[in-house]
Parts: sequence; structure tokens; C-alpha cells
Amino acid sequence: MARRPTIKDIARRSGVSESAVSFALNDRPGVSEDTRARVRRIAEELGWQPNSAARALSGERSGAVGLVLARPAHTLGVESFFLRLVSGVQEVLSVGRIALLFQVVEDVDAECAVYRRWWAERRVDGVIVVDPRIDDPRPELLAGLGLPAVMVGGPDAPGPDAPGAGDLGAGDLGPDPAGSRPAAAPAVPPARRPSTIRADDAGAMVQVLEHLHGLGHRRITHVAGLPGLAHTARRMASLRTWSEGRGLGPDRARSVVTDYSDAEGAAATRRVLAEPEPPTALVYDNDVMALAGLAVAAELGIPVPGRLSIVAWDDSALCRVTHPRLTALVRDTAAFGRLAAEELLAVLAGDVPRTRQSELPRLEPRESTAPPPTAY
Amino acid sequence: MARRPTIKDIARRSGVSESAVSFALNDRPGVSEDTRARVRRIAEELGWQPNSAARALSGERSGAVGLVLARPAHTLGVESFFLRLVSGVQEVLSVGRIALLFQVVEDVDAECAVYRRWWAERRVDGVIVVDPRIDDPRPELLAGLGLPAVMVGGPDAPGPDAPGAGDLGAGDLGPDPAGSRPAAAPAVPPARRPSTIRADDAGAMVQVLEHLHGLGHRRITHVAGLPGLAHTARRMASLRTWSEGRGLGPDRARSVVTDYSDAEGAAATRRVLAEPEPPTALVYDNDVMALAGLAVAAELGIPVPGRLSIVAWDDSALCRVTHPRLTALVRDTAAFGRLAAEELLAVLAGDVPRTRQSELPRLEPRESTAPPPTAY
DNA sequence: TTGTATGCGTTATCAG
DNA sequence: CTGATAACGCATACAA
Repeated sequence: MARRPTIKDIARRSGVSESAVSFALNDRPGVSEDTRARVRRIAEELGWQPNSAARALSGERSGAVGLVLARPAHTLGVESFFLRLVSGVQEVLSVGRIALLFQVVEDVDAECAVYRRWWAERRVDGVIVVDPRIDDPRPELLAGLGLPAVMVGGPDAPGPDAPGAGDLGAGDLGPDPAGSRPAAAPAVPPARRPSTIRADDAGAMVQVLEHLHGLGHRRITHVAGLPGLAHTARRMASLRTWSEGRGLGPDRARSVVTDYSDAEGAAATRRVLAEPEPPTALVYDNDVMALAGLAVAAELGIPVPGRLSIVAWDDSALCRVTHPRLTALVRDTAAFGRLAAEELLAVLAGDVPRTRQSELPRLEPRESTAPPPTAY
Repeated sequence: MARRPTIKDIARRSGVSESAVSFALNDRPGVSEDTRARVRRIAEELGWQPNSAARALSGERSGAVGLVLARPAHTLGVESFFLRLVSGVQEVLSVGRIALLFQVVEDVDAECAVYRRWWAERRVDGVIVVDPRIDDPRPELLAGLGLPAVMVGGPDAPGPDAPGAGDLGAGDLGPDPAGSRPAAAPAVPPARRPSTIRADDAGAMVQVLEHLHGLGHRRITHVAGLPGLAHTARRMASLRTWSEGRGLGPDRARSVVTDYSDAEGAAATRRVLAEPEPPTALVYDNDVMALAGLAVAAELGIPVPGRLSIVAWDDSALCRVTHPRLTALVRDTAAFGRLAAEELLAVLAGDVPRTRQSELPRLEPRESTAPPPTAY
């Protein structure tokens, strides 16, 4: 590989010392404006860029953040969401010349292993964590490692956001880096806990339900995603609360869980539509399942929205290419990613981890929702 | 962040020198089996991992490869393909503990800028390049930088694969790292040109056309993707060659280009179906457009496959959730990614860049293809 | 077989 | 304001 210019080259060409060059290039005082300008010009000419390894070695900063996607192999409904999220994340990172390390793994255990490795190798300065779970081991792990992190789509009701004293072990080798589970780990100072970007799943669910209720629907089924995910739980809880408030029992409004796949989405649809009193409206936790549901309805000869209304959680091109086009919950996923990246940069800059709220999604009514047949 | 163990810690604990530890850990001769075992045990205990920055600095290797996705904002049809590709890439990289740097940018110019920056920062040891184009500036650029690369889905007819002598300039600072286009760059030694992983688009296209022709179709339209992409050109050329061989003029078999979006896919479908002698079969270059086309047909009251057959290039969950389910060209995208990663590792290990062929895709007939009405 | 001495490119700490 | 000099953690050529 062709040789790349170093600070030494610049120093030689500009006739000053290496440290002067370093100062000039990093906007530090201790160098005359004249010299600074000249050094910069020469650096520019030579196409110099700081060697990231050298900088990391001396500066304790790798200039990279990580993102791991644990996906259970056959589940691909979240992809569109995911790529838009990453795109937003990078909009923010790239201005700070921060690189993104990306890894796809099979499950959360593997994900944790990646975090440990990245930490031990000093590969990343922080991580963005997606798909928060119930009893999630990751916040503890990351806090224990002292690896700054942002949980994307964190809990609706986070613990107290205590600003932080508390320094984790000036101790010797960190918390058992090779070792087993963080289960027995001691309580972690709140200041090192990951930040959280909250999506208002509860509010969004109410919005959807009110839309359907307003149209006259009284039998609604929520075809939820993986039950282990925090946002699934939040949506289900929100539905329960809402339906109690509306005086609808679990026979009228309920959630059924799936693994997000088209197969389970279709199966769930078939099951509930075969009941003696089938729902008149279905809310799907992603676009792929909504499509699968629509296909099942077509197959059964059930007109949408004539006899069945369908709502997709999360919009995508898919929701607009069906016939009828799907009513969907639209959110600005790239903005979500930007917010997460900004928060991570803030934490890296020394801010106390905190919880931030993203915008409430907007329900976009299209052709797949209408009053139920009984309303006529 | 908690302190991480270094080689020095291991040396102290095991009572040998740092270099002995280094030898032991890197499987180099010059250390007794006894010592090696002990050192390893202690390293394990301490949870030691090599500091990637230090290793990169001394070893000239960053232990990371890069992948840039230039996507024109509203185009998201390739996503499913892309994530599966990345997943396959990582299966291979992760065994070698190579990290993947991932970046999403707006266009090819920005992509080139990323390569230059990564090169100058020594961020990556090599890159995987996707979406080869006609008159692609990237191979020249990468060859000039001396950055090992693999083009995924490269040309069907690559230049001669000359094994390589030729060393690019022991020259001073490499090829104009800050500078403008590689246009005026001198011819690049073949040995530094990127490797190529070929997908047999031509063969796949013939397969699709033969399937349709066998069913009786004589008016076929290929709704192609972005015309600037090499694989689009290959598919179009293949269709032309095939149709000439079959004696079908451009009024019977032809390609129309789009930008891959559902909108243009739908528009193209509407346009061709409105012609006096509309095609009886449509081949779409991605799944999203195929879905859009299906929706248009539904809207126009044209039964599929009764009066119109539809084929999707690239399978995904989407093709299985429609009604009817879409006949699709299935390829093992993860295997494609694995192959690309293996080739990159080989080049990094010193192999001469070469061209490798991935498996021919398989056409999976489903419910969207049938004989045309005129065949009855 | 083992320990010592350098270098990798930067940043940071000192003296001048 | 400037210029040596020492880290940072690892690899390696060389001496013991």
C-alpha cells in the first residue's frame, strides 16, 4: 500500500518540529498564526489525515462506535427500520469523523460477547444498543465495562436518572472481563448506566386504538412481535390499559404474540379469523406481518377494509404497494437514529447519561381501515 | 473506563519478559511449550485481548474492513439483499476477528471520499464494494490507493486476470491522496486491481426468459433497475441476446429502466399495460417493484397469473406474503457475502486478486406465473 | 530459550 | 512560542 504522509513529513516540509505540527493541526495554542496556516496548507497538500491507530493509542479514543444487530436468522421484518436508523446515526457520526462498527449476530449472548471483545480490544468508544428486552442483560454489562451506551427504544418508565458520582473500581482489571454472566455483578452507579432514547409506544398504541374505536371497531386484535422485547411488552400493556379504560374485556381487545415473521403473522391471522367472533380490526407490529395478514384475508375472501381493517406499525414502501394501501404508523426513523447518535456523542463528551424522548409517531390513514360491517 | 490488562500485566504475573509473552500469544517459535501454556492461561484469566490500536500501529494492519453503501435516498428495494449479504460477510470475518466498518452515504462521490479517508486514516485493511457501475471510478481509485478490494457482483467479462508483478511507486506519498478524480491516473498494475465476485446475471436472465417462453409467453417486459449499474446492463444485454436468438424483436421482448423504487416500478407497469399490445409477462429487477406491479394489476382488474405473469428478481419474505405468491429468482445471498469475504481475506493474505463466480440463482416457480391467455 | 532495545504515529509534558 | 522527550501497547530484530 502506498505510503501515507505522517506528521513527520509535514514537519520536515514546513521546517518546524513535530509537536508544533500537532499543535497547529489540533487547534491548540502554542503556535503562531503564521506557522499554523503554513502547516495546515502543507498538510492539505500532502493529503494528511491522522492515523487512527496512533491517535487511539495515545489518546484513549478509538474514534469509532459500535452497533450490534442480534437477529434470529429468519426474522427480517425490521430491516427497513434498521437501515433507516443506521442512516440517521451516521448523518451525525460522520460530521465528527466517527466510524461505525457494525456486526450481525445470532442472539443476545453473542451480542454481549461482541461488546466484551470490543471493550477489551479498545475498538470502540461507545455503542448503540437496539431492541431493548425484558430483563435485558446488556445495560448491566455495559455499565460494568464502563462502555458508554445508548439504548434505542428504551423503557417507558426508566429508573431514576440520578446524576452521577460513583467511580467504578479504580480497581485493577475491570469487572471480570473474560468471565461469565453479569448476574452477580454489584449494583452499578447510575452515572454509568446507558442513556435511553424512548419511543412512545404507549402513546402510539392509544392513537391506533382510538382511530379504530372511532371508526366503530369493538373487536380488535394486536398481532404483536417477539414477547421478549421491551417495546412489545409496552405496546401490549398499553392496549390492556386502554381497553380497561374503554370497558372492553380481553375478549374484545387483546394481543397475540409472534416472532415477527411473515409465517407467524399469517398463522396468527388465520387463527383469530377462524374464531366464532373474529376481530374486525388487526394491528400488526411490523409491515411484513401486515402484508402477510392482508394476503390471508385475500385468500379467505375477506374484503379489506370492508370486513376487516388492518393497521401496520411502521411505514415502509411495502405499505404503499399493496392493494389496498395500508394504514400505517409513520415515524421518522432517521431522526430517531440522529437523536441516538447525538446522545452518544454527548455522553462521550462527558455528559451525564439521560433519557430522551423521540417524537410521537403519526398515524397515516390509508385504504385499509374503515368502519366495521356491524357499524352499518 | 475500567483498566484493561496489557501484555505487561501478563509478563509480570507470569514472570517472563514482554516479548516472551508476545511470542507465546502469537504462536511464534522461541518459547518453551511450558511457558507458552502458562502465559496463555494467565492471559485467559486476565481476559486479555490485544489492543487493536497498538496492534494496528505496529503491525500495519487495522484488523478491519470497510463496506460503503451508496443509496440514493428513497431507494430501499435492495435492503433485504444487503443485510443478508452483510450477514454472510461477517460469518467469515468474525472467525478472523476482523471488524466491519459500515457506512451509508448519498452517492458514489461520497463513497470515494470515504475510501480516501479510510485509507489515509489507516482505518481499514481492505474494502468490499457493492453495486458495480458502468464506468465505475472505484476500481481505479482503490487500485491507485493500493487498498485491497473485492467488487461484489462485478462484470461478467472482466479484463484478463493477469497475475501480478508491478509495484506501485515506492514513490513518496502515494497517488495524490487529497486530489481530484482518478481519471488521469496512469494505468494501474493488474495485480492491484480489485478482485471480483461474479453473479451470473446473464445466465439467470436466460433462465427466467426460458421459463416464461416455455409457458408460451411471447411478449415479455423486463422492468429493470438503475441503468447505471453494471448488473442492470448485463441483464438487459442478456435479454437482448436471448430475444435475438429466439427471433423476438424489441417489440416483443425489451427492458425498461427505473430507479428501483416502488413508484417507478408502478409507473412503468401502468405504462406498458396501457399499450395496445401489452406484455403478458413482467420481470421485475427487485421484490418491491414486483409487489408494486402486482398492486397495479389488481387495481386495473388484471388477474395474475391469469392474464399477466410476474417474476421477481431476488426472493424475500415479501414474495411469499402476496396473493398470489410471486415466482422469484432465489439466490443464496449470505453465501455470496461469504465468498466475498473469503476472497478479501485471501487478498489480504497476499493472494493475487482474481475473479470468482458465485452459484447460478435458482428460479422458484410459485403462483404468479402461468401460461398467457393467448396460449389457450 | 529468554530478555533488551526500537519503532509505529500521535499526543502531552516538559524544558528552552 | 518552540523543540526535544516520554508515553501508549504491541511486535520484532538482536543480543545474552
